[in-house]
Amino acid sequence: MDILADLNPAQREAVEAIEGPVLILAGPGSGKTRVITHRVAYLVRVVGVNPRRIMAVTFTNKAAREMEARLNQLVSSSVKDLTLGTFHAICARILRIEGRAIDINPQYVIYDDDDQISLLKRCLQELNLDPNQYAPRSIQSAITAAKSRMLTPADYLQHSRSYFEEVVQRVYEHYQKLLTDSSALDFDDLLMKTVQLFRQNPDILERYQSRYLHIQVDEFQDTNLVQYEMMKQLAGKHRNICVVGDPDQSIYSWRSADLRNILNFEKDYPDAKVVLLEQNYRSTQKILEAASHVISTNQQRKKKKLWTENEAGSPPAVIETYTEMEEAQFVVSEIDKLVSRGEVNPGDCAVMYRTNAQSRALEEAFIRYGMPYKLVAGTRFYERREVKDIIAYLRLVQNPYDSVSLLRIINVPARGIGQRSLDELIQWARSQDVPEYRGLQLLAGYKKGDPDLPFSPRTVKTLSGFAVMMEELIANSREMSILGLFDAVVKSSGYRHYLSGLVDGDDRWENILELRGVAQEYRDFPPGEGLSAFLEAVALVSDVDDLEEKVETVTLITLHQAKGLEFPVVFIVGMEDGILPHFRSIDDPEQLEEERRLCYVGITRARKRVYLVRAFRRRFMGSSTVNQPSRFLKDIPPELLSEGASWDGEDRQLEAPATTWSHEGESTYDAPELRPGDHVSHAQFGEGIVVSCQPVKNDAEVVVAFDGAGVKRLLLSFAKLEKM
DNA sequence: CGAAAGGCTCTTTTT
DNA sequence: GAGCCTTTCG
Repeated sequence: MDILADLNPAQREAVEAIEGPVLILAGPGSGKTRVITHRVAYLVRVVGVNPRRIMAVTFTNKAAREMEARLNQLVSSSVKDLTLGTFHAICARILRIEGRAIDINPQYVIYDDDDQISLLKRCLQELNLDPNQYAPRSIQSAITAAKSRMLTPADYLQHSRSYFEEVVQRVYEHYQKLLTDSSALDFDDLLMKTVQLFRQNPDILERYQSRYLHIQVDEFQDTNLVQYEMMKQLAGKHRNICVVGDPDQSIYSWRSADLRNILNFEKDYPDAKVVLLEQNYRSTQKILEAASHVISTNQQRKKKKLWTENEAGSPPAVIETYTEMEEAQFVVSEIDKLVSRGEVNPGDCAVMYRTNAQSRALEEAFIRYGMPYKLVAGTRFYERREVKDIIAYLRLVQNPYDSVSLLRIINVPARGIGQRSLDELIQWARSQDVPEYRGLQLLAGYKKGDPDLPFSPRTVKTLSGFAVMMEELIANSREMSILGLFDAVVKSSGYRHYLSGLVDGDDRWENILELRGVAQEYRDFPPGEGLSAFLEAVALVSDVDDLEEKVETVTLITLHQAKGLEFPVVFIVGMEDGILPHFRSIDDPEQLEEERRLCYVGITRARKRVYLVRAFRRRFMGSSTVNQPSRFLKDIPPELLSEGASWDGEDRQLEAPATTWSHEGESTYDAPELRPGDHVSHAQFGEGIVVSCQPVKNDAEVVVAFDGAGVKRLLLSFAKLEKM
């Protein structure tokens, strides 16, 4: 196979430019993914570079996996030796190996967003600060911003100017101490500490610099300053650094992504070769044109001329509905129409939205009409309570000093350790100047009736009971596979029994089994290693990671998550001022431009058809609001859009009346054949039992408790339920 | 101590 | 409307 075949001249240039710094500016749909994979393949197969000496940084784990899969096809030799992954994953691995040099415990755990917040709350408490006055969230984002600029608490002291910043400084300092005490790193630490490691240990840096002959960074527009710094360090020796990005698709500035990286690149590497990929292979002309009008309204941007040889195609449609329910209905019925016309498959369609909350109305409509869908990250799996609990147990086994995990599960399931016992434990541990977990171990050493018991015999007993359990798990973990350990944790903790007492216990148990399935992938690792690999993987997953490339159902996804994907048909819902652009961004011109880029990203995901949908009125935080059409709609000249902008809910509707579910009685419909207690089966949700069956207008609304999928409300005529 | 109920606040996007 | 925190009662 010729690696350079099927590439246009610009793409070929980008692949062949392997010497020195390269900046590839790639518009949407310009074959960027092809270029970066072919580039690596070219290095290995044509130039003969050892894969061990190549680093390729991707934005998500999923992108890394896809790249690996494609490389396996392009390159016969193993690409296993490549360093391939997100910045965070790569840093996590480096720190696991080299961290000791800067006093990082190799058994360190990674704190996610949630863990950060709970730790920050504890900081506020210990510093006697009112969390109502200093929202943990805003402190967190201040700390994240500081870490992205590589400011330590001491550095931050120089920078703090307002009173709020002084508070942040104090919290930051304490927060960092608690992290260290817990042998924990947060997401930002992974990056910042790696840069520190390299700065303070030139010998280690030298090793890595020498090793990586070629470095490639994707989605460069979404990197922050620490990432840039690290990249610069690593490329310091060979200078074969290739970055790929598109400033118009920069949508992560809130996560400290900094467009200056692209500008700085040309400054730091004046000899950089710049390659522009401007031919779009994805979208129709009309879609591309509409997208270009939206993005060209931005003031702060480098002009770029995208073009395509694709057909003109049908014009993007702007649709107005009355409420968010109708908006969702329109989407479902339009997809149904396109599918029944044989134009598309459901899997070709994606519905995109600005905020996760918007998925709800959509989901309801899809469920009601029995149309299967795939929601990217519902209540994100790894954020579910039961999943986090089990992970906390496992983290504690790996690193008993992880205080966030300890405090999370010491009384889950309830084992008689209330707030008072906890306070006593913490106080006492502090008085003995030992970490909480060490305190527990010491308590377990006391005998019954010992006159020196630090607190009541009952409290000592429950606390040391917990300590004994953990000690056993830790001891076992040295011989057990991760899977054995997983089961031991579930068993010893009594978690299953605990769940069985909860109303939604079965669902939660299912989640635990799913998590066990993830652990299974690490079953063959040696004891310890399996645990640590598993924990690292679950800490760094993202929601899009488990989105299969080929799906057969409609995809529901946020605009941010949609970056890098493409679909024949795209619906962008919530095209309203306040939603897109989001009201939090409207006042700030820079943030407004980012919202516009987000809209641009959404439109350019589409190959054939785009629908821009808005609702006149929508429920928002409980109350109902009236929204103006998104200002971005005005950026598109009307002649580029299709006519018939208003959807009245009549002509294109499915047979079911729009209002079916809000009424009871007034039935002209024969009593349905389903009764509570009947066993039924559904194409998507599997088997279940009918809870109730309510006649509505010309149909019936059935509530079914499914074995796996939980309780759903369905319209009889659409759900295609089969009685068993 | 723990379950349950009531009251509060805040809602963006995520490695 | 939900999640989180506090209060209350058994």
